Amino acid sequence: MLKAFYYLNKDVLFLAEDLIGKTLCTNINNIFTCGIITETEAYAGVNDKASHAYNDRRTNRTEIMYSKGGVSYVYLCYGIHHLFNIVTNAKDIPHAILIRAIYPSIGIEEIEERRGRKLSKNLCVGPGKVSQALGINLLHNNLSLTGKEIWVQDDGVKINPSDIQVGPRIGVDYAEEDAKLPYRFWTTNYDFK
DNA sequence: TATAAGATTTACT
DNA sequence: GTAAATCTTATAT
Repeated sequence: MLKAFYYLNKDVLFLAEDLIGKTLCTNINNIFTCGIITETEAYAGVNDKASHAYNDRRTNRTEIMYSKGGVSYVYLCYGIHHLFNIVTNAKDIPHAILIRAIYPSIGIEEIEERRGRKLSKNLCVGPGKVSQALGINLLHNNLSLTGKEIWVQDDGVKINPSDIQVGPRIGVDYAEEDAKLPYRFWTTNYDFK
């Protein structure tokens, strides 16, 4: 389990990259599942047109992003998919990191059950799939990541820096010039274990 | 109160 | 490659 100050790091890009290779765990309804994070995107606050909090748009939904770092931000996209974010930075600075992909490590049978299909390379690639695989829904919005239902831990998985790729974010074409920012991090190194 | 659009996934052609 | 599924949120009447 990572310490709370980890999430208070002020460099959301550093955290997004550093989270690659960490393990995201959930214990929901007494079902324990984990996956190694393989893809993230950073959303860098009020000056980031792709962020929900762009231009200091403080609403009921985005209020969670203004919390002190270390809590979850879960919201519904396209009416179907739950997207799971990690809120970072200090109170009133709405930075967050979207978890876009994991590699299942613990509870694979439960993950297959939730996903309704068998393990494959793409089973948990895509933010909606990640949430479904780990059982995350709107009930898990605004939860502490140092609590007992959702957390991130460091299992000592080493990722070679040359295996981490950087590029533009996905699905944010509306963000104009900010859509091109290299705020997405992912690894193609699936040789965990 | 009503409307439009969205940090997507899936199945089908 | 295209389209359908599906509902909350933000913004405008």
